[in-house]
Amino acid sequence: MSVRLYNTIKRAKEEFIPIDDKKVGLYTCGPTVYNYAHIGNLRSFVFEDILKRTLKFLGYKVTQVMNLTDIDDKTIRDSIAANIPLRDYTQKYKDAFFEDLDKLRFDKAEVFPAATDHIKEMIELIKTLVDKGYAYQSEDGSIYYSIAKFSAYGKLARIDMKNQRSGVRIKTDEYEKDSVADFALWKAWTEGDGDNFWESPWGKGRPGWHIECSAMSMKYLGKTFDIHTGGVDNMFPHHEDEIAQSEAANGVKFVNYWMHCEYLIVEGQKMSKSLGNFFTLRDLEEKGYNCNAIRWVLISAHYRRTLNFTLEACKQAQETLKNFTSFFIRLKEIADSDKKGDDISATVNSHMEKFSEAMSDDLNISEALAAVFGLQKETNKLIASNILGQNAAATVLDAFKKFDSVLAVFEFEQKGNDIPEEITKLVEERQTARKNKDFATSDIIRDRLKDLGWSVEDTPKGPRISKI
RNA sequence: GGCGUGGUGCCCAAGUGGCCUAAGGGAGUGGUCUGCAAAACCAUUAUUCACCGGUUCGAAUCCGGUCCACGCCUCCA
Repeated sequence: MSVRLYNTIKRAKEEFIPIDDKKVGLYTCGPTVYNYAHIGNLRSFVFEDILKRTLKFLGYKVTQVMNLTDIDDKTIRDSIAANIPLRDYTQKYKDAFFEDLDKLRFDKAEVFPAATDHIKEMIELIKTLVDKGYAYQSEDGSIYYSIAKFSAYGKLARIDMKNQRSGVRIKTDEYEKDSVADFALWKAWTEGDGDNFWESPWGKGRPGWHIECSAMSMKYLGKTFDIHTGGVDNMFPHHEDEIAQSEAANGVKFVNYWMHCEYLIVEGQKMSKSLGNFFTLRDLEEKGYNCNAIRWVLISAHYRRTLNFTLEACKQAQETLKNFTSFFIRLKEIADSDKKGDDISATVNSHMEKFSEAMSDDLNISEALAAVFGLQKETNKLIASNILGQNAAATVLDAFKKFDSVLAVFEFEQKGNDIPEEITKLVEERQTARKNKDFATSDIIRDRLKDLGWSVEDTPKGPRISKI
């Protein structure tokens, strides 16, 4: 089956053909670790996770590199303001970031290179650019990339520099550049940087932001690699600058497929702190939303469409996932029984095929989810008419585990499998009450259990207890 | 000013020339099951795809215009 991906630089979907057969090199612009990631950051990371998982699902072996920007204006500014050494300051947010990745069930990148561990590589790359005449030193010692020297500049974002507004935003410190649009490769040390600097052939200073992605992607994935992803806002200037740096230095194509994730808005409005709709994962957890539901919301819209993130959607997602969990419990009960039934592998296969085809078509998640829901519905019908047997149930469960290797939102095992004694006791009491047809008491106990966070469903085989 | 995206039911969201009298989910309503619930099952909720005009045998899908929302144009995911 051929995989089709939307390649931003072509503005079209095209067949995905990796450089090396079934191996894929994937570079992802990671976070700047100066604060907690917000839900918008997380959306694009989740998109990249879905991309990676989909490729693996389709049989590719993926090497993903996600950089951590732990040196830039913001990290320096905030660490100095907090009076904490940069390294300690960024470590805190690196840790927080990895916590988020775990909570959202990421298939983590193979390499998470930190910028500060690759200063040497960046200096080498800058040297090459200076030697080749693409970069120059300004009066203050900083090194700038001269975009006028790279004729293809603007090919990704389709920006013609001649048409751009100019003059309005020139700040005094930019007068040292040959052209306003030139960007810094190496920033000469200033007092405001404190003791955050490295020695270089151009004196002490620190790297610019764009050079880190060029240097690190090259180191781990080679001069040309398959896929580069990021948020749409990174397209210009960041990705455009990466192309300029990498292609000028190496003389070969930088990236074959560019993929960009759209923005996220919250409750129909742009996310901002002043509107009070600025959420981190922590904020949402405090409000009582679980991470699977949040992940569900983030993956449930196509990555190239603006996603309207709402708390209502989180609630709905929780509802959906709860139904799936109870579906899995029922399936498991049948799978563990010795019930005979019809063979349904044809149904399972056709839904699996639909899912696979949908995801292969530029990650058409909506169609893929329709296939998932379709199999659930078909299976439920068989359960309702009592013809789903043990083997079939096991087959269906396997199929959902396969779906989940891409989606990573389902719970197959009951969390906290061990039900507290207190709960078991209450359930027993309730059973006794029910036997005695004392339904008033039975209902009171059920409410009580609900308050304690457990739900009881009465089935022919007895009560089914599950965590809410 | 330049470049670009989108407006589909109560909400979310696929579909981009005929299989669309528009997939799927959530929510609602009626029914089956249940002591009652929950879950599940059955039925039901857009002759219509922002608006106006055009192309076509045929348009949610193509073209033109209008309105609305949004993004990028130097470090913001």
